[in-house]
Amino acid sequence: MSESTERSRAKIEEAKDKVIGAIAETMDLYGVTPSAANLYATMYFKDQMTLDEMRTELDMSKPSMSTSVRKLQEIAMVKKTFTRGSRKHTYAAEKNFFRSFMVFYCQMWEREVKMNMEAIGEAQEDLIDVIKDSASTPEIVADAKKYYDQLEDSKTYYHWLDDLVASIRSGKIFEFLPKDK
Amino acid sequence: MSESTERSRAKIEEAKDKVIGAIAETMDLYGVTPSAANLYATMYFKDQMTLDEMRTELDMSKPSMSTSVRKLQEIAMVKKTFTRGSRKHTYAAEKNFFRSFMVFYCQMWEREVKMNMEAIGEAQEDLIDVIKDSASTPEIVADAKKYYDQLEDSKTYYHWLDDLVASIRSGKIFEFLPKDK
DNA sequence: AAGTTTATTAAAAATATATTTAACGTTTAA
DNA sequence: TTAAACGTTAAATATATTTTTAATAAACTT
Repeated sequence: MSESTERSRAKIEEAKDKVIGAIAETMDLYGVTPSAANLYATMYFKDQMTLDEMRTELDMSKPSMSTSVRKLQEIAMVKKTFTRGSRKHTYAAEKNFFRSFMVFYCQMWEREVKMNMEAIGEAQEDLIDVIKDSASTPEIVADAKKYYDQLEDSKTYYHWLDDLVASIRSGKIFEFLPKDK
Repeated sequence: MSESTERSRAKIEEAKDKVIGAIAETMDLYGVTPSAANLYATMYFKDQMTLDEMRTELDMSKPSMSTSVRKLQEIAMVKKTFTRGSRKHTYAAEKNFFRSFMVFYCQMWEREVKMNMEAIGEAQEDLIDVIKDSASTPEIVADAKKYYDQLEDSKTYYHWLDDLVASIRSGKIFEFLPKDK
């Protein structure tokens, strides 16, 4: 290989590394460890990879790659690919950021809505009990009402978040905010 | 205090605790530690708190409260309040979830867009150099072009994310997705 | 069916993060 | 101007997380 060829190859690698670094650095937002982030960013420029290739590329142990891949699969940033002939499992990075965005945030926001709405429901039941309890003093009733109203008010947000999730899932959001402009 | 009054008070606390638990549990999404999450959730039901009150309420050290408060301030979930007369600093939780949502995600997404777009810009410059380099073999040029196109393609997403941020900041998103329904 | 390759689980080690205690600096009140 | 109150920083401790090495399990080959 000529020297200039080598230089060109190195320059391509350098270019990729800049992007890999940036992607990895911003991926803390997705709640993954730096090494999982690094792995995803590396896979972003590959067609597909086996655990052994990952391990070689990142110079880490195989179990470590295995856990990182699993974590990335959970948030749909990596999917298993079927490769005929090879006994090794192969994995590919989700390269469509819109899909990653959708899966990750919808998953997280739905969890947030579900958990909090459930808790709010139960809490409001308790508060109603207190409000209706004839033994409660006016001061206590006022207190219970205050919290009840605060919770009731917060539901507006969770409903909105649910709507946001629905509009992302259905793709309707792209009518409002087109992908291309 | 009568026994039934005591029972009512306890029931109100129980109701609050259910919500505090749920809020704290889902706050990992916002990248804060469990204790910061716990603190925020506790403050959600208070008008305002001093560091000493926090420390008493959560049974933790004052420096710990200090760090948690700072972290929560960074993502605008807590703000300092001015309290005439008191030497102690007072802090209040942001109780409007729409505002927390806006500040947090806009901040994060803008950072993501900025970092990645900068890296993409630099990487594409490198790749153009390689493509234009007369010493590059056709194979290398093809490779560089492939990565260039992949990066170019990904910009669509970052532009969209930027638009999303803008529509949240301006409030225009609420024309598409109203708060009340 | 025995042996090999691959992935995962378990235990141990290493590392990073969170928390506390102690010290410091600043402000306020006496 | 001294002492107390308050918040923060620094160092040390405790805790949690990540990573590895070693062991196990599963799948395939011969």
